This record gives sequence, C-alpha cells and structure tokens, in this order.
Amino acid sequence: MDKIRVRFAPSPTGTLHIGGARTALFNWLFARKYLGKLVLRLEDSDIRRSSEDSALGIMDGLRWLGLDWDEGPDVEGDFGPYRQSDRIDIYRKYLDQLIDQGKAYYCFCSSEQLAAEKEAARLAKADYRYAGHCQTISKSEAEERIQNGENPVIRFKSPTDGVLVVHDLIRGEVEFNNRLLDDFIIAKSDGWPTYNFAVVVDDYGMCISHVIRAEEHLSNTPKQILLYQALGWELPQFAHVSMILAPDRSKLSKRHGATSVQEFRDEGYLPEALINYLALLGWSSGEDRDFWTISELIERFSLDGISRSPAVYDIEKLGWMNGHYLSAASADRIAIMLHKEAHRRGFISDHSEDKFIRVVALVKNRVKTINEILNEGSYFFEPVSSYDEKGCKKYFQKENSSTLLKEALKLCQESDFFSVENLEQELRQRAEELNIKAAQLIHPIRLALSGRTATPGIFEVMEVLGKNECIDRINSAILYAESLKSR
RNA sequence: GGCCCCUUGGUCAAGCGGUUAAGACACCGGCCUUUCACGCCGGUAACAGGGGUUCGAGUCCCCUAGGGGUCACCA
Repeated sequence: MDKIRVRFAPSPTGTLHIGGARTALFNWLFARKYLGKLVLRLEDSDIRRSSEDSALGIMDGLRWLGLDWDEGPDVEGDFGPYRQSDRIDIYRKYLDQLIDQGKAYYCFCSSEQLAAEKEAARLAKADYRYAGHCQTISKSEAEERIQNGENPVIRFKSPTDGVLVVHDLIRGEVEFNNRLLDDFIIAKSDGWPTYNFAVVVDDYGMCISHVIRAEEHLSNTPKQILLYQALGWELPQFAHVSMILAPDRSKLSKRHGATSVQEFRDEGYLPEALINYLALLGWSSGEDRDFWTISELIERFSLDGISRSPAVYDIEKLGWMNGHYLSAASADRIAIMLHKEAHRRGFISDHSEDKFIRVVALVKNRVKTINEILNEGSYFFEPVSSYDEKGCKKYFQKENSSTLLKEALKLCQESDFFSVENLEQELRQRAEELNIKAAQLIHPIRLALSGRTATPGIFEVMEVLGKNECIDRINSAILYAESLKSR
C-alpha cells in the first residue's frame, strides 16, 4: 500500500464540534496506526465566514485532546500551503485547465435569473437543474465580457447520463445517477473555488490516500469524483463516518447543551475521557471493553469497526466515564486545573496549597466533573453557614443530640489528631466505652463539620480540617442544636 | 419533494445463517459501608413492520415505515 496520508479539514467558521473532534480522532488513529501522516487543512475559502479566532480555537481544541498533526498551517510540510486562502493560485491553474479543455465554462447568469428559474421549477414541482444557458458562450466572448467588468462563476460540465459508483470503505458501493447532477459551480464570482472543487484539488495536491470524513459529504462525493476524472487524477479511498445525533435524534445543536470540545473542557471533562467516549461512539473493536488508553486505541483501531448508523450521544455515559478518569487522575494535576477559580473563591492562599491538594484528592473520586469539586469541597475552606435539613432532624434534634455532640467535642479536644487511623481508633474506642455505635458519633460530627450528610470519609475530613477547626465547628453545632431545642 | 445513507433494549453496542440475542450507561432491587460515591450480586428492557431465499434468518434479498444526510456563488 502506498503511504497513508489522511487529513482533517475543518472550516474555521466556529468551534471544534464534538462530531468534528471524533472525525479528527478517527483520522488521527488511522494515521498513527498505519504510521501515516495526518494533515490539518483549514478550509477557509469562504473568507467572509472564516476567522482566525476560530482557526486558533479549533487547533487549540485538537491539541487539548492530544490530537497532533504532521503537517498543517503551523507545521511545515511538503504539500502546503495548508490553508485554502493561501492556495488561490493552485485552484486558478486547474480552473483554467478545465476551461481550456472545455470541461468547464464561465456562467454569467444572474442570481436573480437563477432564483426565478428555481422558483418556477418549484411551482412546477420539478427538480431544478441549471439549464446550461452559458454553455454556448465562446471563450473569446467570455473573456471579453470579463474584460468589461462582468464577474462570472465557473461551472463544471457534468455528464447527463451514466451511473457513478462510490466505493466507500464503510458503506460499500454506493450508486448515483449522473442524470441528477447539473452543471455545478466550481468557482464563485469572486474567483474563489467552491468546496467541491477545492477539496479535490487539495486532497490530490496533498497526496491524501484516504478521505475519512462525515457522512454529510457522501452525497457530494460523486461531484468530486467527476472532478478527479476530469482532471485525470487517481481517486483517494473514501470512508464516510455517520453523524453524531442529539438525544432527540435531531442534528446536534446549541440547544442540546455542550457541543464543542472547548465547552466540554470548560465544564470539567478530562481530555482522555472525551477521547475514550468519542472513540466508542460509532466505533467498536468487537471486544467487551469500556476503558481504552490512547495506545490501545491506536493498536486496535480499524475502519471495519466503524458503525454505519448514526449515534446518539449520551451525556450520562460521558459523565460516568469522566468520573472514572477523574478518580485515576492525580490530585496535583486536577488542583492545577482548578487553581485559578480556587484562588478567586479564596480557597487557596499563599500557604494553603497543600491543603487544597488534599481536599482535591478526597473529593475528586466522588464527582463526575472537575467543576463540581470546588462546590463539593467548599466547606473545607468556608465556615459552615447552614446545616442540611434532614440531617438536623436526625442528628441535631434528637433527645441525645447534645450529649453526643459534646462527646464528639471532648473526643476532639483530647485527640492529638495524629493520623486518620488514630482518629478512627479513638472514636471507635470512645463509642465502645459509651456503649453506642460509632455511627452515632460519626453522623453528628459530619453534619457539624460540613453542614452536610455526605462527605468523604469523616476521619479524613477531620484530619484535613485540623483539631482547632473541628473543635470550633462542633462548638458552633452544639450552640445551634441547643437553639433548635429552645424554639 | 428527488437522490443517498441508516434501523438490535431509553442510549452506546456485540453479533457477521444455527447463541438461553453479550457487555456498558441509565433505571430498579440487594450487599458492602460512618454518609455519598465506588465496588459486588441480581432485575426490567431489543432484533421497526411485511414479504421472500433457506432445513434454518437479527444476520441474505425486496417492499413499507421511521430517522438522518444532501440537493448553495457554505463547507
């Protein structure tokens, strides 16, 4: 097999969409697996809609996911330039070639005229196809009109009969009838190529061996193949990956929540979790296996495993997976990610870095996203401002509540808070002496220290909080519990 | 609407002519436990419908239905 070269070719008109990210991932895995090259190409031939910010955002998103490229706008390569806006001369050359060969022609029809024809076709319930008025305009006449300031588009002269078959690596052979095609536009009146023309020139020029892209491009493929043929070029292999759908099976859009990888990043998902989840959305190795490292994915990835049917993405499962990766991640790493916000909320001062990391270590195992960590662990850094209502009923308003809280207080006062193990031992021993269950002390302490009924292990919480803080908080709780009684 | 693709539980998804039709998420029980989460055990739940082909069909073919894509001087 010739050298494997694939590409990811986003148009920088928005963010890196989760579907685009998956396409990029599949291309990346394919390139890495077969020791090929991945090229990143910016399809910015629509100057008006493209922006540098968007391009930067997309590249940033890819990098965050760990998907690197071997050639691209920012990486020298032998097949550049890698942004369409820098390739106008190349397009021009092949456009001219097709016109010289009579395979394409200038079209001067006004958009008003075309719109009217389309409307007429619609009213007649007929399919609209460009009628080919300008096919007969001679080259010299066309040149003269251009000299005189007209700005024609260029149309490709499509065949009017025959069947064209796309050999798709995922879908098999897909047939299209040429009769349905009209003379589509390959260059706009501003001189820029349209998508269908630019991809062909670029994929050929960049020696792309496999075009792995979203299914939305399948219907365009016949046009592109016609162009390859007209230009006398060998076809790449095609593989059209099905789309990712929203839970209601409609196209994924903003109203379905996060759709871009930057949003997932901002909402506290880990890149390795997103990669793992995306890899399994629409691809399967056939094995009964949920967790995959990047190198395992590279090793097992294959186009055969890509599903033909569209996949609905399930945020719950992503969350579940992220939770697992969060547990596995080091507290240091997560703490760094939270640093800025933790500072803003006053959770970290100059000498409390260590405490913050300990809290992160305790809390990260029980949440699904990084962003939940600060709220989940807020009581480690802020005084308890209220107590869980149900908790109060159970642990602060019982007959013996005060007694138990006072026992807890005494326990803290007498302990040296030497270690988690020690604390536990001391508490259990005290419970035994009092002839009560350890839980009878533990629950009130948890509520007193955190205001909550669910926290990490109570002895860890005590240790992190420290002796003085525990004593203060239990004292406050005693006062609060008594105030409840007197009401 | 024309053309194209797709169709196994709510979701992902295994299956590639012969299986009691895996597994995961979610959901519901139970266990473990100081709570929550994790973990463990168990449960509910699927081959869109109809025709063929075949000894035998989730697996092959056709039709219908539903979903998606595409028909731009957007990509």
